Amino acid sequence: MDDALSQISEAFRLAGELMGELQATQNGPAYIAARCHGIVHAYNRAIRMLQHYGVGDVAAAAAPRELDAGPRDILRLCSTDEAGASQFLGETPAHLAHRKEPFHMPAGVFGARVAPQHTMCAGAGVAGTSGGPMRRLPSSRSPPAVQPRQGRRRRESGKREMVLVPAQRTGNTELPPDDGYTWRKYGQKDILGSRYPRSYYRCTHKNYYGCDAKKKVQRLDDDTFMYEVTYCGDHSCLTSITPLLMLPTASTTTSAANSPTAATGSGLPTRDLPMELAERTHSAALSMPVKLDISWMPASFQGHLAGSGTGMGSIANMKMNVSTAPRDTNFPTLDLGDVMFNFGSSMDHIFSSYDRHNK
DNA sequence: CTAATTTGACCCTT
DNA sequence: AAGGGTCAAATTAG
Repeated sequence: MDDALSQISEAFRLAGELMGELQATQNGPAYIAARCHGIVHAYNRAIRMLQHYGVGDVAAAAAPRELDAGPRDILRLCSTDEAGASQFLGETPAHLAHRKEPFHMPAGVFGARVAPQHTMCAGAGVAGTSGGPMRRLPSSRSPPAVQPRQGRRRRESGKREMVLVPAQRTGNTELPPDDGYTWRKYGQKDILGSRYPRSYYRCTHKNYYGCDAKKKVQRLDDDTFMYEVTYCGDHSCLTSITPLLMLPTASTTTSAANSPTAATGSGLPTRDLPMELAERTHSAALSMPVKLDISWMPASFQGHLAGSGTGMGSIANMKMNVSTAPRDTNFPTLDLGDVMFNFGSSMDHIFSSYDRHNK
C-alpha cells in the first residue's frame, strides 16, 4: 500500500515541479504535454498497485490490453514533428548530427529514479532510490575473485532505442528527468572520446519479474545538460507503465470501432494507430476514474477537499473527467487538473503526515 | 537486514 | 588488442 501512496505522492511532486516550470520558463507545449504524461504515469502506477491490493476495481475493468503504449511510445506520438521536438529540447544542429538513430521525444522528460552517478560523485546523497554509498577507499577492496565466469552474453537482439534527454530543469539540473521506471545501476564505464562516463542501468525488478529492460545513460560532451539514453529491451515487470496506459472500456467504444486491433485483440501498440486515435487513447488514459480513501487524512484536509468545490466527503472521489463516458452524478468528481495543480503542496503535507502516522 | 551504488575485473565483439 | 558491456564483492543508507 505504501508504494501506491508513494506513487501518488510522486505524481504530486512532479505536478509541483511542472507548476514551477510553467511559471519560470516558456517551455513549449510538447514539453509540457510530456511532463503531464509523466505525472499521469505516476498516477497510473498507483492505480495499478491499488488494483494489486484489491482496492476496488478502479480502472481494471476499464483497461483492456488492446492499446498498449509505453512512455517512449507516448512521446513518440507526441513528437511526430522532429523539428518541434528538437526545438523543445533546445537541440542544436550539432545534436542532430550527433544522433545515430531517428529522434524520438525524450522518454526522460518523465524524470527518473535514475541518478547518473558520474554526475553525483561530488554532490552525493541524491542518488537513486536509496542513499547510495560514498566513494569507497581503494584499499578497502579485497583481491578480485579469479574464478572464471562463463556463459555471459552480450549484444541482445532486442530492440534498441536512443533518445536525447534534457537534464532536469528544476532541482538538480545535473540529473536527467525521470522516465517513469525504476532503474538499478549496475555499471559505469569511461568511454573513449567522451568526457563523461557512461552509466548502465537495468530494471530494478529484473530479479522479481525477469524484466530485461536496460538503459545506458551518456552525458553529451557538447551539451552537458543533455543526456543520450539508450533503451534496450522492454519492460515486463509490474512497475512497467505499459499496461497502465490502456483505454478504459467506456472510452474504448469509439476507439474499438476504429481500431484494427481491438477486434482481434492482438494488442497492437498505440504507436501503430493513427495520430488522432492515439491522441484519444492517451486522452482516455488520462481520464481514469480514481477513488481514494482519505479517511486517514487529517480532518482539516478532508475539509479542505470538501471545500474545494467538489463536494468531497470522507471518501475522495477523484474522478478525472471521462469525456466519452457519462459523468457519474452519484459522487462528486474532481478534475485531474485540480488535483495536480491545486493540491500539489498540500498533498506533500498529507503524505508526509501519512508517513509519520504509519511509522 | 535489505537494497542500492561503486568500481575493478572479466568477457565479448570488433 | 582495444573498447564496451556485465558481473559481483565491498560498502553504504534506510
